Amino acid sequence: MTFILDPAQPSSGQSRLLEGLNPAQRVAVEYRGPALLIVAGAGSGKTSVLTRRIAGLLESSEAWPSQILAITFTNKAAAEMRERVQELVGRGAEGMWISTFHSACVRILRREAEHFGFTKKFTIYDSADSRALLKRIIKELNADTFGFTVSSASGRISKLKNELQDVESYARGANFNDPTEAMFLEIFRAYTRGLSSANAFDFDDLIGQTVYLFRAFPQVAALYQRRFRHILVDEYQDTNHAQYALIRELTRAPRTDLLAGATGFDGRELRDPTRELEPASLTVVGDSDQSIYAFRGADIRNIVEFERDFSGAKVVLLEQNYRSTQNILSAANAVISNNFDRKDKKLFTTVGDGEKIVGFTGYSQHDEAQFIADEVVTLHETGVQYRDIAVFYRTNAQTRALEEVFIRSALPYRVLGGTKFYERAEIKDVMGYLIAVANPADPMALRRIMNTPKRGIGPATEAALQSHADKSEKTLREAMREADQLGLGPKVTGAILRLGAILDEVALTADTAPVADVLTALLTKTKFVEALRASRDPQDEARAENVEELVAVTKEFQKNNPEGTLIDFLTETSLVAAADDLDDSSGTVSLMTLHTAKGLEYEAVFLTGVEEDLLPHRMSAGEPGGPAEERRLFYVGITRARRRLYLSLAMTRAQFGEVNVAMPSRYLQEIPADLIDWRQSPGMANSRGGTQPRAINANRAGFGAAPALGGGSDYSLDAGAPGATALARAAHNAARPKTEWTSGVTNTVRDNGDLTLKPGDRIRHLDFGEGRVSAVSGSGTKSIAEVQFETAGRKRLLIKISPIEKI
DNA sequence: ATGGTCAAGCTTTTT
DNA sequence: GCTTGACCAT
Repeated sequence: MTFILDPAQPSSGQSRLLEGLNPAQRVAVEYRGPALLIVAGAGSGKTSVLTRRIAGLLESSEAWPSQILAITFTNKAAAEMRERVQELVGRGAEGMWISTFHSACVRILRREAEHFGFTKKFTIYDSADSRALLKRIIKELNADTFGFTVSSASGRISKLKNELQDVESYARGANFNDPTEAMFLEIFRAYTRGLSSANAFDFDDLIGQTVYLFRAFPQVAALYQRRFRHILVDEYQDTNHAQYALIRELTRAPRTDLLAGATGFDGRELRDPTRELEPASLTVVGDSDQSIYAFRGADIRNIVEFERDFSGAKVVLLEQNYRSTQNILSAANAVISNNFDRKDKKLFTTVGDGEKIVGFTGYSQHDEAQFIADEVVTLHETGVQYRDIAVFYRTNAQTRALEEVFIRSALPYRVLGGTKFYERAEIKDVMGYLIAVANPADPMALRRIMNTPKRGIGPATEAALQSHADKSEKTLREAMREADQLGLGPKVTGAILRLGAILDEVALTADTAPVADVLTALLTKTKFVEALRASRDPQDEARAENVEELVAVTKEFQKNNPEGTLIDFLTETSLVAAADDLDDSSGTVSLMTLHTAKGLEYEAVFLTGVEEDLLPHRMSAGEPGGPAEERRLFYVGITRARRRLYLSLAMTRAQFGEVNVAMPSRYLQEIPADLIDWRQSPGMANSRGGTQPRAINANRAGFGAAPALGGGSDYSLDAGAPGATALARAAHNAARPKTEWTSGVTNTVRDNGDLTLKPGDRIRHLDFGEGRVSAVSGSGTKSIAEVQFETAGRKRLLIKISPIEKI
């Protein structure tokens, strides 16, 4: 948000920080008191307000940088905030803690882990790691016969941990007569034991154990309570109970009686440790309309009941929007007003109505994707940069069709989230080596690398090692060193000892050597990359490249963190989020889920798959508060757009490889019809490729199969809502061969070898029919033809793979 | 121990 | 339409 002022033109002191702010924003920057809640609607300039508030505290010498703790939702947001505070106050910003809940907790835990049976080299289990651990446990306990799956168990454990429950407290309330519950307790216990014996925390532990640490060791808590004088929390509506408890602990008055003789953060004794201090001041920023993480334990009550929780809290409301046009805001307001249990709040702007929202209904997901690709081309031609365009969807599975069409149209794009770099198998393998070196207690990492690359150590051998470890109460790693006592074959024994020796040897240098050197040593000694390159599997070549890429990442890390240790590197990589690697300015369209989109903004936004069962998602229908949360998600998506918003859906959508009829989302009717300009409405799409709007006497209850929410008085989309008749027709059509949908775009791809085209050539395209090439750009496999089709309009095609022929 | 084939189940959203 | 797990042949 660069609208407010240019920091390069400072006037003086506080007044400079208030320049360009509206009255509510000024209050939010200037208010001083124990607790402040800033209710910040979408696009209301909250980051500006937060950074100026921090800058104000620093400039007026009310706080040292080290006394400020600012918590954001993603590392990206943290980096941005740090940068913007720096712009305002320069080097005076050094020493602040600006980080996510998770990073802040890791920092605290690394310092204090030894208080409660962990070492500072603990590893962090990401969801995949903890699932792998649970999988072993469920198998060992035969818990699947009780109906437990990895995801059900992990979900339940996560929920409990977010409520600050542990095995003991859960056991106290458990009903042991219920065998299922007894079994769950077993799983929970084994899981907890597995983590602590591996010297590891899972994501939820990072928060929960920090709270436990503060509660069990008041003298530790007092240290942090005394240090942090100003705590600021962004996205407060998405905090869960554990995070709330953490904030509560940090904002208690420090017990100075516990601090005499304590050492501070620089290792020296504290200056006047017994000086009485007020509790830290707390500022939270949030918007309950943007709460979209209830499924992860976020508790909207944290923000709703803030005033009750922190007595004397001041509340400031920011409603003026500086991001979007009025049409976009009106749509957003109309949608969100259907959530009944909210404080009414209406976003407004002074920038004017802007363009109408564009609606489009494709015949299939590929048709929908093609529309988006065509519009992206048009936008780009009218001067919108690719980087200012984003495509949102509800589920990651929706990326496929979009990617296919983007590739065929030779549009530059990137997918945020989804299968992340660090989730790739080969990367996890290599990380496993690093973890095994850094934290020898962790058996999960060891199991992962034991036979990667293949060295003849199979499941039977691994089980023998494990049972030896169990018997002699040693770690798996220690058992490996004694492999010669197990009576295994000479070949296997040799392989185990060799691996153990490599790990031991590299571990000697791990505390001091640069991470890149540690990694290279491991890769060389294990011949990891050679093994991949020697493989017959063509994908292994790409995997080898990914591993090389990781080596580059470690070098980059060392450049940015000259003092960084292996542990630091592992911490950083386990806490990277989808939105974090977003910043680069390369000109690409961004594809992401609606969840990932939170906190971001784009000139043009495509919100795709606006269909029943997708948005709201089928899975949310049964959950209490599900449809309302999905509506907030839709709202978040809409409010990301600055000037152009596109809503699109498809008449049919393939899931699990099967084609199903899709119906318009109930949320579409909640947008006043005059705000949407339908290029192809659901009604038009239903009349089989015709271009005339079709008047249908809609049976309203049939629309989207949704209950007529909000009375449903005037929700006709411009062509009339498709009623039961149309839906029946759609169902009928879907049962027939797909060829009947003549204007549907398929995902056909072919290899055209070295077909070349030049302007003036006539071609026939499988989906678009005949057309004339108007321009050709790029070269080799990347050459792109711009083709004017007779009926389908103008398209960009990647020549090598398009289903075309010269005529 | 490994590598292949086949059926089953699967997809909400993420620090 | 893709990944995972079970099973079997080497």
